[in-house]
Amino acid sequence: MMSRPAYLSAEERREVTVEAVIDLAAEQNPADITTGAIAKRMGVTQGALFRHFPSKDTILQAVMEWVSERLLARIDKATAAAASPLGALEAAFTAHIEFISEHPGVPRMLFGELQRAERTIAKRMAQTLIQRYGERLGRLIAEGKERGELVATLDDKAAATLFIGTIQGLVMQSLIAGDVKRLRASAPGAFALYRRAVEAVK
Amino acid sequence: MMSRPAYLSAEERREVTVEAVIDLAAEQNPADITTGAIAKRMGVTQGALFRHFPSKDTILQAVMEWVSERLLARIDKATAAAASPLGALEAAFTAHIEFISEHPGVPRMLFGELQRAERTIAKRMAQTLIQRYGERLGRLIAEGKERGELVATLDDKAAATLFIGTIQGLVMQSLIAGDVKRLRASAPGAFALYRRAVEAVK
DNA sequence: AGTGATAGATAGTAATCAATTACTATCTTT
DNA sequence: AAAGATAGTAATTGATTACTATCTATCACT
Repeated sequence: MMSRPAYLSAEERREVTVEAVIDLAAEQNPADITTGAIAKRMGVTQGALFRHFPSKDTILQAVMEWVSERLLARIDKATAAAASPLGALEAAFTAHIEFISEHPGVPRMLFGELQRAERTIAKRMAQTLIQRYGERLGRLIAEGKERGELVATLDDKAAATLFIGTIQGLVMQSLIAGDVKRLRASAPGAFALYRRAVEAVK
Repeated sequence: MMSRPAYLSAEERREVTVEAVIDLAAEQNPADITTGAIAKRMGVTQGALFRHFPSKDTILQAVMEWVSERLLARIDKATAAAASPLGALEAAFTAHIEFISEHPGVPRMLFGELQRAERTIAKRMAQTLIQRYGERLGRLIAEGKERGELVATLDDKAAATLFIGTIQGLVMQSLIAGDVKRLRASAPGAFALYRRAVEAVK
């Protein structure tokens, strides 16, 4: 008798599914990741997916949840260990780049969701993630201004937008070059510029 | 007898097609703009499109060509009129934001193309556009350093990446808010931060 | 008026997609 | 060890896609 692989629990299967999607997003356009492709990557038939998720959209929803939890947890951990607001910003920057380097599919999924016209739950979760991220940055920036570490006249929102934009610029470059390693390499230089934009002159 | 609209020339039809695509991209995910939707927007049947274009991909190709020509022409015109490299950078920034404000579908198309896995001609054209853009920025930045207007130790590539990233950050915010007007309003503040990152201290 | 070329409409094809169904294999509980 | 619940398969559904073949209407030019 052929030995068959043991069944995974529902929770494990959901986890594996999310990872398969993020994996695939690193290689191909998130917009045309099919349920068939996800199942194939997991070594399972396409129909099996619908035993754990009622629809494809709830799969994407689980992906966004996964991303939100992990990314924000990393950012929080990184900033908590920092000595100063500016140090926290740098730690957050590094942690974010590190996270993306490990999961290159993440920014692609995020942007892909934001592009969608329909108001799917997954899209709203992506918006919420970025909003929460922005709040955290806003707090650090405000604190940095209070301590005199950042320019007093700094526009908080613009500074937060630039922070995310700086990362996005790097992501775009790596997307064009098709080279994820470039991300880690050019991150310090990029943050140095950002720092110069917001740091108070001594 | 019913009066029928006059036929357009092949060239005109191609132009109208491109504009229809960019129009649609402002409203929906570029990834699922169908040839049927394009034709409908033009007031033409779906099959008629394939009289002027051999495939959907050549349509996207024409779109990227249209974007490249117009955007770079605007940038060149804006920078040519500027008195100094830093002034030219600001003029380019404003011109770019203005262009996107008029055609909100453009950055979405661009990013959508860059996301694609296949090495389509349209994707390569998107890459070429950004590359050429980067070269122009690089020249301005180098000149700015020579004139002592920008920090002498500035990393040219990082500065060019941050320039594009700054714009992308704004685009992303407007994408999240679903509000294009926000772009023009927050552009000056964003460039002020960029300027601070690259400008030489007096 | 008549001719040839072009533009467009209509009605398809084959492929692909998400989702569903009917069924089977495995695990868990008692 | 039996029974019920859970996890899986294989085949199929209906919708949608890019693309094509065929036919008709209109144009420019004599």
